[in-house]
Amino acid sequence: MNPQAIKVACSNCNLRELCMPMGLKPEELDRIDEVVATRRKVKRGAMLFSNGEKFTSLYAIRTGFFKTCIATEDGRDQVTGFQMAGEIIGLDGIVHDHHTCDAVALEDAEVCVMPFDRIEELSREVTALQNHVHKIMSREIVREHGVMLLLGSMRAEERLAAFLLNLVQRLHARGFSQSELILRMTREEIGSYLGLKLETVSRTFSKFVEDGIVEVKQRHVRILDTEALKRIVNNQSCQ
Amino acid sequence: MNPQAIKVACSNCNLRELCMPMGLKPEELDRIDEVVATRRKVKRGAMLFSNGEKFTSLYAIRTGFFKTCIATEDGRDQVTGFQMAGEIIGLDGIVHDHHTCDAVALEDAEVCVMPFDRIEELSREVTALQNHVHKIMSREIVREHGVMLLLGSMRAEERLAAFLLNLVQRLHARGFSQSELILRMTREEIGSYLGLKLETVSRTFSKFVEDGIVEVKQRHVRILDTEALKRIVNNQSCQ
DNA sequence: CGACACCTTGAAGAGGTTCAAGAAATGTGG
DNA sequence: CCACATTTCTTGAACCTCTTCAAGGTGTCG
Repeated sequence: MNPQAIKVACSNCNLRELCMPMGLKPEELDRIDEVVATRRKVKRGAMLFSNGEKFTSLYAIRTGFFKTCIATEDGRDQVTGFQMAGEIIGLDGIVHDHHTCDAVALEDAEVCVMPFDRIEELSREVTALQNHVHKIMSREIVREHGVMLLLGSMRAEERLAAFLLNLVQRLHARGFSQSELILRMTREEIGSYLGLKLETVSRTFSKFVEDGIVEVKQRHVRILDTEALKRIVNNQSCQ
Repeated sequence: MNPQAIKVACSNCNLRELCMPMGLKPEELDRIDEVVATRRKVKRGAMLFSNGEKFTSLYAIRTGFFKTCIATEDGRDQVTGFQMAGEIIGLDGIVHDHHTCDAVALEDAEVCVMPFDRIEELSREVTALQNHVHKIMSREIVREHGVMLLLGSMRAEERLAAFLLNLVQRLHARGFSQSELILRMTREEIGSYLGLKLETVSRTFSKFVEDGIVEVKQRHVRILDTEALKRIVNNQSCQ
C-alpha cells in the first residue's frame, strides 16, 4: 500500500466546516492548510492504523466509512465506533504515543493525514485551532458517555433504535436522506458495537420490520417511522 | 457552599506528578502554578458541577472520591466513571461550553479549580502543558474504550473482577494497599457503572467470597487472590 | 456458476433481572 | 447516648431477555 502523496488544501475542501474550526481569518486559514501533510487512500477492509502502531498523526476522513475496534489477547473484540466523512480518527494514540485500537475502512476511503506534532505546533499559534482540537477530543469523550449509557442501561430494541437514529442524523448532517441509509457494516459489527450478538441484531431488525417501523433489504434501510424509533429510545422501562 | 479561596501552588503539591506534566524547568513550574486559581471543598453527596451547568474549569482532585454520571429525562441513569486523587474531572464540558454530566463527591473532597481559558492560554506557551492536556484527554478516551469493552462483551463476574482490579491498581499507584480497599460507592452505583443491577453486584461479591477470592464486609474489601481475579477477566468465554 | 460471506429464523438454555422480604449498618434527633 | 428511621446490602424464587447452537436462505465476487 503506497501512501499517495497528494498535496492538498483545507481552504477549498467542502468538508472544512466539519473537521476544521470556523470563522477563521484568511491568513489563519492559510496556516491551517499546513496541518494536512498528505492524503492517503485506504481500500475497503484495509487498516488505516492498528493497535500497537506508533502514533504520528490524526486523520480527517474525506470519503469512506471506518470502524474502530479493540481486540484483547483472549479473543474479545469490541467495535468502539463508526466514523464517516468529516470526522477525526486517531485520538486514542496520543496518550501512549501508540495506537490502542484498529481503524478499518468499511468501504474504500480517503483520509487527510495531519501529523500531530504539526497540529500541536500550529495550535500554539492559532487559538481557534487549539480550541477546535480540545472540542474534538471533548466531543469524543461525550459521545462515549452516550455509548456507555446505551450499553449499560438499554435493551436490544432500544440500542438498535438509538443506533439507527444516530446514523441517519449524522448522514443527514452531511446532506444525505433523513430516512434512508446503507449500512456499511455487517450485523456482527453492529452487534459488537451495541453489545449484542449478530442474531439479536437480525431479529431486532425483523421485529422493527414487522412493526412497520423500517424497511430492510440487507444493508439498505428505510426508516418509515422516525417517531416510533424515538419513542423506543426514550420511553419505557427506565429503571 | 462558599467556594474557599485558598491560593495554592502546584510546585509543592505531592500530587503534582499525577495531574501535572513532569520534567518541567523551574520557570515553567512557576507558570504552571498560575493554572490553579483556587481550591474548593465539596461535601459528601454534593455536586462539583452538574449537567447543563456552564463550563468554566477543569478540576484536579486533591482529596476525596467522585463519581460522574449522566441522567436522561426518561429516568435512565449511568455512572460514567469514578475518580480519585490526582485525576482530572470536567473534560466533558469543553465541547458545548456546558457540562453534560454530574460530578458528585462520594466522600468529603477538595479540588483544585483550573479555569480552562487559563489552561489554554498557558498551554500555548508551555509546550509540556499543552502536551499534557492532550494526553489527559486521550487517556480518558482510551479508558472509555475499555469500559465499552467491559460493557459490551463481559459477563457479570468478569465485569466486577475487572472493576476491582482497576480500583486497587489505581489506589496502589497512590500508595495504598494492593489487596485492601474501601469502596466509596454503593452496590447500586457499582452496578450502574458496570451495567448490572445492584442485586447482581451483591450476588457476584458473594460468589467471590464463596470461592475464597475476596473477603467482603460491607464496603471493606480484601482481595485474597489477585491472580484468580485476573484469570476471571482474561480467560473464558471469548467467542 | 460455484464458493464464500452474510443474513435470517427456530428452539433450547443461561445469565441477569425483577419482585419481595429481611438483615445489617448508618444517621438523626431527643 | 440510645431509639428509631432510613439507607444499604443480602438472599430467594420466578421470570424474561438475550445467547447459543443449528440449519437453511440470500447475495456477492472471482
